[in-house]
Amino acid sequence: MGAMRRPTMTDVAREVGVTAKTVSRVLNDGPVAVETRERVLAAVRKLGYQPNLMARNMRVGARDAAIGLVIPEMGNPFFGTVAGGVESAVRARGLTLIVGSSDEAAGLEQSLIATFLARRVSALMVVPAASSDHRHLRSERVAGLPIVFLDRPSAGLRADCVVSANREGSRTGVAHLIVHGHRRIGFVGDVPASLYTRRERLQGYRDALDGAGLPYDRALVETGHDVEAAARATMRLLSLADPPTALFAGNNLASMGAVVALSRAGRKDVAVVGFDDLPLAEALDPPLTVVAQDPAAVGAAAAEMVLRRLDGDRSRARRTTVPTRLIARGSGELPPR
Amino acid sequence: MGAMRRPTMTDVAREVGVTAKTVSRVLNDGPVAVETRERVLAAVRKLGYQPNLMARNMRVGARDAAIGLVIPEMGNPFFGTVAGGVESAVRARGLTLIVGSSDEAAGLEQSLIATFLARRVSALMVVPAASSDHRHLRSERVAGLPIVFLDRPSAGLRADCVVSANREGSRTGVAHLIVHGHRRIGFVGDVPASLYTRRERLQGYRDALDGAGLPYDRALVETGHDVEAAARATMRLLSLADPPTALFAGNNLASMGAVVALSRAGRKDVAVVGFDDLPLAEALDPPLTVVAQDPAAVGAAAAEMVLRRLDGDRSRARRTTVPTRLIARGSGELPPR
DNA sequence: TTGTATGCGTTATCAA
DNA sequence: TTGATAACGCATACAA
Repeated sequence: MGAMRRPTMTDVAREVGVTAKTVSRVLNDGPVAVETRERVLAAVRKLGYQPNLMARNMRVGARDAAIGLVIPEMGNPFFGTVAGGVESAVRARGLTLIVGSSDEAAGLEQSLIATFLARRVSALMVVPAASSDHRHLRSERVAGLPIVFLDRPSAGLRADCVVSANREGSRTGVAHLIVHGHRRIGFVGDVPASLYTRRERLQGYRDALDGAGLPYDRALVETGHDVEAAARATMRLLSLADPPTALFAGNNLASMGAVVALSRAGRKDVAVVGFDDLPLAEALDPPLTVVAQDPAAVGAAAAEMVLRRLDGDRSRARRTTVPTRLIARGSGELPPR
Repeated sequence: MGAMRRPTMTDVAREVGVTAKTVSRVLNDGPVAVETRERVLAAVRKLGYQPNLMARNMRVGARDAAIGLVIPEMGNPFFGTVAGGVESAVRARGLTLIVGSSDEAAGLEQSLIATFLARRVSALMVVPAASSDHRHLRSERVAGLPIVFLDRPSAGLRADCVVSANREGSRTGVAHLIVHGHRRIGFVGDVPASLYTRRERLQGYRDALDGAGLPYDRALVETGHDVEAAARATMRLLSLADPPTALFAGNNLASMGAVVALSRAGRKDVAVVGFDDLPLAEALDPPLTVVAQDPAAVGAAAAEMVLRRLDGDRSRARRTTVPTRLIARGSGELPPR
């Protein structure tokens, strides 16, 4: 039972009384007599023959018709949506998507990449883990393998990359709070501080302060790497002697932490702007004002970059920036109390 | 520039002055003289040789060391987390994960499955689209290909499947509302009504009513396929002549819709229990009581099923049910007004 | 311990 | 239009 051999091209050929190559021609629209073609197709149906893509890939290009994608976390809707954007763009070209999640660990990321390379994927797309380094990919790059980094640029490798307008978006969000009268604005960011997105967004925060002639107060910058930690960070800010009247949250987890902390403390008087939109933002009290990213667009842009490279574009590495959008819903428009 | 040929086993062999087979033995821990092994490994490093998994897979098992997974939507954190659970379980066995999203469309699902089969994946894991049919997979099943369905069982094919305790969880959630005094409880479900999860959860709702001797009122059952539609469905329920004092939401989108609608209407007096947990549930006002699923466990259980099948388990198809858990946070404990 | 011959399923080349 | 032969990169079987 089970494990009966699948029909191969040769089986089909024998059934019809031709050569495997003829069957191959039929399946690849080569020059074949009409009558032969029909007999072959009939045999294909009869035997339930399905071409073996593995063998085909190996023979034809020595490249797998697949794209390898590494993301830090599949359950995070931001990265999930990014992956979705990649997948639909890539599938339109007959490529399939192989994914792995690095858990934000450089080691896991490396081993995933190694597996993908061993499979001879046609291209590599990576959301780099916080502390990863990509020098080891240099030889692949010079060998012509398309490599695109998403959300965060690569360390140690000049390669294409698609990121959100982190600094600009952050600046806009903080400026929005300033326009509404706030002078002391707390920043709740993720860790490590070395993370690209964190750095850029903090820089945008400082840009906005500078633009308004406000001082940068190191005491107003706090950190948390998950929702609970961000909630604690928020509480620390609120219990300062001279507490902020508004908060800027540096990513979706930080936003959640801030919102949770304020809700627990029963504080509805603290203005909040979060970076990255949340599904229930509208249902919060007050509704959450955010700087929305467009993760699907990030994925799609990166996929298009890859496709261009696969089409032979050998121009130098490019950085694409996907714009963000301020969505005012209420929490960001609260006045300082 | 670029596109220089990758070194193969033969290249390494030539470099050392041995046969490809010897290199193969070194890489697969076969019997090789210590000194030979070292010279081979040196050449591997020198040439930057990386074994070609494609070729290896083809030779060794005629099976790709990959699992094909089809989910309806990558951006949905429920399915993303399911995929994450699958991936980590599967990676531990040296298998990689190939994913595609069907957009809940049977046609796309079929073509994804066809691609995976053509790649000769080692197993197939599918969250079936609402209206899909899997009779066409029968020959694969008898041929011994492990196939496991997740979240929803398959139509037309007896195969392994891992689902949440939909009916039981739903019953528990509704019973919770009843215990808190509610007699008229609205149901906000997803469409189509034929969807397995919707059917089961509605059945659990009816079980709870029956258990309490409450009548089933068709007018209290509404439907919405996304957040906005669910919000409208909620409003329809609230504007009934004899409106419900509590709502049970049949999935995460329905929960969001209900929460958003109540928030817009400024109603904090309607009790709500949602099926599936939400990230910000705690920060809502009142905090949202939910019947939490465990998507990572669903993914992991399905992956383990697949691994058992790959290990030769030929027992008959099994259905695994992953328990749910009621998390009382406030919205489900409101009394009827 | 190592090599030779052969095959996996497909396509390229060249000839018929 | 079709076929014979070789090749892709690797592993198995057997021999040396």
